[in-house]
Amino acid sequence: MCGRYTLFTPESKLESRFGVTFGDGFEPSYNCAPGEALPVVTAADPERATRMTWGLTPSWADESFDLINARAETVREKRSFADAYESRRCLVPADGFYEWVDEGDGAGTRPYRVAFEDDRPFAMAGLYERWTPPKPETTQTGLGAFGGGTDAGGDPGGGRGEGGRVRETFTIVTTEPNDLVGDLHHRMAVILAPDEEERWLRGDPEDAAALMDPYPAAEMEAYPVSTRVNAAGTDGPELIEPVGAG
DNA sequence: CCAGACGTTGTT
DNA sequence: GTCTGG
DNA sequence: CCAGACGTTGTT
DNA sequence: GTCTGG
Repeated sequence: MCGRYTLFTPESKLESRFGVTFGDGFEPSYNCAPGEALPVVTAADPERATRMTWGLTPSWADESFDLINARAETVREKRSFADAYESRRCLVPADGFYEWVDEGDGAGTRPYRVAFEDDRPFAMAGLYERWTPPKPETTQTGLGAFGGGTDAGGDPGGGRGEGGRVRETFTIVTTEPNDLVGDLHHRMAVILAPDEEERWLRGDPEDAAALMDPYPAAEMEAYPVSTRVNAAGTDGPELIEPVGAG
């Protein structure tokens, strides 16, 4: 899990639920996919949700790195995640996620939606990173050709959306499934209870580690949906309508 | 020491 | 088969 | 996660 | 950047 999720709860409800604004081009989606810019809540910006690209790129990596999940069991020791785990944990708002199941009937995989029975939004445990392009190649021999230019080349601008791109990316932490999801898959996103969210965001790393357990299955449901959700580009409320299980 | 990897999922 | 794009 | 591409030369 | 492998 978690390679696709939903976030269609109206903006106003999300704002009261998470205590941040969701401006910045927020659009509800029934098909949030890797590579898309999606809202996350960070301690660094307590006022607003920030849109980041799903697929974490470590600051030292080349741009092609994109890690959409991080295993809870090892996240603290892995080089790709250790930094972010220590100081850049985030909440990934969602109101459901999809799971593809091969039911062994030769029909390939079938998508299921997993959510709370009342479709209320929740937070998945996430980590984020900021990535900046490598400094432009300076001429070797001695000082730079043009007046010994030190750094400060491209764009010093600290804000987002500057000329030289600063990529902000996130990943979703996974753990063992609960009883409901266990019937579909052997991994599940870490879902935080509302009273755990603050500790995930601002608690010390040791305390945060205790939060990465499977969320109880009570009050959750799973049901098959149309394969229309397979294509990442499609969207619309029909994607979460139940279909026959075959 | 330097070079090279650094991740998950799923599938075999 | 494997990587890229969505 | 799934879907879809996966390549070059030369020409417009 | 930092760890692992040789």
